[in-house]
Amino acid sequence: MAAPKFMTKELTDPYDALRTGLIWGRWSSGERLIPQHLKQEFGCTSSVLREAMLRLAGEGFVVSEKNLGFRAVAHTQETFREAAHLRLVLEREAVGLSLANGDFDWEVALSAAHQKLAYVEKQMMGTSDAKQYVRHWSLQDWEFHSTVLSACGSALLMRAYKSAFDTFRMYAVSAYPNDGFSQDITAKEHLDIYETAIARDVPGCIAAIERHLTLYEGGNRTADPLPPKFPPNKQSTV
Amino acid sequence: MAAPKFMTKELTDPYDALRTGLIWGRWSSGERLIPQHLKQEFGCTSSVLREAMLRLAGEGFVVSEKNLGFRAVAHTQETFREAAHLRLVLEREAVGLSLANGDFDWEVALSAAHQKLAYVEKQMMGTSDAKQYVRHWSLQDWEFHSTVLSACGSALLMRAYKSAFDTFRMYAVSAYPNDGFSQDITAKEHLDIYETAIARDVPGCIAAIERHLTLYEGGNRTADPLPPKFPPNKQSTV
DNA sequence: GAGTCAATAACTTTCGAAAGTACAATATAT
DNA sequence: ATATATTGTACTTTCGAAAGTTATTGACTC
Repeated sequence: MAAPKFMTKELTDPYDALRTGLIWGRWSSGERLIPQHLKQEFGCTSSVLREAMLRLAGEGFVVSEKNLGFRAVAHTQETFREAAHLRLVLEREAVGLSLANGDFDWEVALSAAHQKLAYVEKQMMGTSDAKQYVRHWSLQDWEFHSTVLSACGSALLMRAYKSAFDTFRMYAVSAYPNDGFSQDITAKEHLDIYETAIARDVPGCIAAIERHLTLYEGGNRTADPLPPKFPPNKQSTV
Repeated sequence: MAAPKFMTKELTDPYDALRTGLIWGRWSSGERLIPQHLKQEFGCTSSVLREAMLRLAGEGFVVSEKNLGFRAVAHTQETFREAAHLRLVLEREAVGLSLANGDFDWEVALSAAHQKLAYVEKQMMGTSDAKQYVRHWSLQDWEFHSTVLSACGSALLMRAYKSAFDTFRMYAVSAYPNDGFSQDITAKEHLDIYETAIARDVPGCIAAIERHLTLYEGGNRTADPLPPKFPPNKQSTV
């Protein structure tokens, strides 16, 4: 008789594992993803991996060309800039709506999300080895930012934002030694976003988000920022 | 011996056929997509259809739940509003960049795209049966709008825009008798966008695009518009 | 030594069958 | 009669092998 089900069953399904792996740099930019070679690692057959890759191709995390299989999407400094920019565009729009619509429950959820994020950031600032916290920090970072926008009232906008956020994270991981976490600045920036959000200060919150994100757009968070490719928005207030 | 290859070979691959079918209302909102039942129609096996559906699930055109197969994504008045809104957000941002960066070749391409679009719109206005032109019109509509934004310099932004545009089209098809084409207004609106774009009048072009799109946001293009759920953007010009 | 060409190897895609799961209809018990 | 098993059916998912495509190797030519 075979081993009982609870022992053989995998904890995470290949799709999630693959997606997480892509975001966290398990494969390098443009690297081939060969189902046959990965089946051991993921504990499933190549067909299942192929299915997961097809889904991820639709999401834009892998690219596929007919009869040439799948590759991890290629990142460059430029694509990272684009991801930061797209994230900014969506965040800027959603935050205006969310701050207008957010109710009491939203405030409570936002407060909780910020506290959790602040807690892990405090831990990371007190240690020399921040790397070990990064995965957890990233999750809290997502929870915080998505909660800020969660009252915007558009599921489609939130879906697009999640996609942009994850793409941004993937590129940040490949571009920065600490995967986008920066000892000195991040916590203060998140606090600014939180406080302006609670105060329903839309221009202030947008400004805080822009400070938080435009540092990345320059291409390197810790060094002198490059001149931004996408200039601050000067659009009309029609 | 079997029939020669060029006779048996399908003209369009199942992925494209399925995607087009979803956009043009081949299946109704939330309808189940059963590979076994569709294999005849698409001339392939159920596995190939399954693969196409997985890709489309990643893109958001179909939804899938474990062990429950695939369904066409459900549309409501609300999701249509959201699609129009997302399209507007992306278009507003991209047009500013594109008008700043567009070179001579871009102007030429834009002029050509507008002429082709104006031609088919003229044809449609002269006939009582506009429906037969709609597919072609939609293609030219896409070519025009994407050309306007094509010089924005961000491949990721363009990718997101295409996704939003196609989603918008899908909902428009389900919401309007003429799939989003409106006899009297559309041509004039496109002309406004074209002229302001060529004149590099960013605020004017954004205003023209907003006029073009906010009519849909109300929920019904021809009747009195409902109060828009997403109010005109009052965000700061930081 | 560079450039073809054929042969081989490696991988991708397609396929149909087997295993697994959800839903509906019928039977059994309380 | 209502609730709970039981069986049957339809579909989904997984699988491994067959067919098709691309890349690589090595022999041969110039």
